[in-house]
Amino acid sequence: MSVNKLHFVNFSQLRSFYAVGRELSFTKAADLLCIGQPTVTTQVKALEETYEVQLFLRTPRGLKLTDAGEALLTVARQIFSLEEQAVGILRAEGNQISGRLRVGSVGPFFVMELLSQFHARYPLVQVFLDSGNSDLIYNKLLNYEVDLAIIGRDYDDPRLDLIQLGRHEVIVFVHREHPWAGRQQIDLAELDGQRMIFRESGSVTRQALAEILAQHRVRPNVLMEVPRDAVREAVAAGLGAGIVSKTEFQPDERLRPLRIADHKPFTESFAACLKGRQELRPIKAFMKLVSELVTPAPVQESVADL
DNA sequence: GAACGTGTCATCTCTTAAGG
DNA sequence: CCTTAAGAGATGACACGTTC
Repeated sequence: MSVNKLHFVNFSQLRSFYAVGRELSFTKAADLLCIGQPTVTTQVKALEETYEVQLFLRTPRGLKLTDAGEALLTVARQIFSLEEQAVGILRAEGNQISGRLRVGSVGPFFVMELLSQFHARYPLVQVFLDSGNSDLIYNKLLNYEVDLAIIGRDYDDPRLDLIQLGRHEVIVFVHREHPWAGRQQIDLAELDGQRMIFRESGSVTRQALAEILAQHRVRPNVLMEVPRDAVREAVAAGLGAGIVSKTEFQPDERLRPLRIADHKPFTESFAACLKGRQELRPIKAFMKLVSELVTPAPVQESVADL
């Protein structure tokens, strides 16, 4: 085994490993790479033999990544993400920006206006949107699974380049048959003992309300913790009151929104990218657009108001 | 001496076929 | 569905000759 073989990774082999790691199938990986399946097998095996490390567990029930495989997949994801950006740079025609931009967002609501304007300005950039709670999107950003993140907290992370988008009031909403349905607002204390549907942990909306509830020793009866869309359906089914960022509340005949009159919990939203990647063209273009759209004055509602 | 073109050889990558 | 083996084609490294 030569020194070079240990010091310089064979990209063809790494590419095959990356495809297998993502698909957890040699056959699907081969289809993805437009090569024969035996080739993929050979490449991955060569990688394992060169470095004397097992990357996959071959079980009768299918493939599974080993710990080393998981670690390598994370790095490979970063490498091939940068490769995509390199291709984007090479393909760029003059000042026209092209390529792929993967955006992770805490919800579709904040980001749609931004994406609409981004598309109008850079029509050759293909945008892929991923959604989830802030913690999920934050981790995807760190793992290079998304290029840009629209998240609900700044994480105080020096690796991030952040632009604040806005502050968003957190409101309560109930079923139209609920005793509160005819009201415009409630007091925080009224939530004490109230049956409620909470967002899952990791949600900044949940955290914003939970902090104020704890400060004022208000203890609602939390029936369940579910994802955003499931909150709406649970409330619509009459299971209890839900909470939502005001900008995310979608008019629904079954539901009635209520402000919290005496306290105004709020969430924030930020556009974020990794500092090491902020010069990559589609990312730079998106952050530039965001900075142009955000007004320096204190923001009350949403990016839609910008 | 530098740049370029050509030929040779080793290595890599791929495919097909066969088998577990 | 995955692995292995055999063989074909592509590619890269290197040496050598030619031209300016």
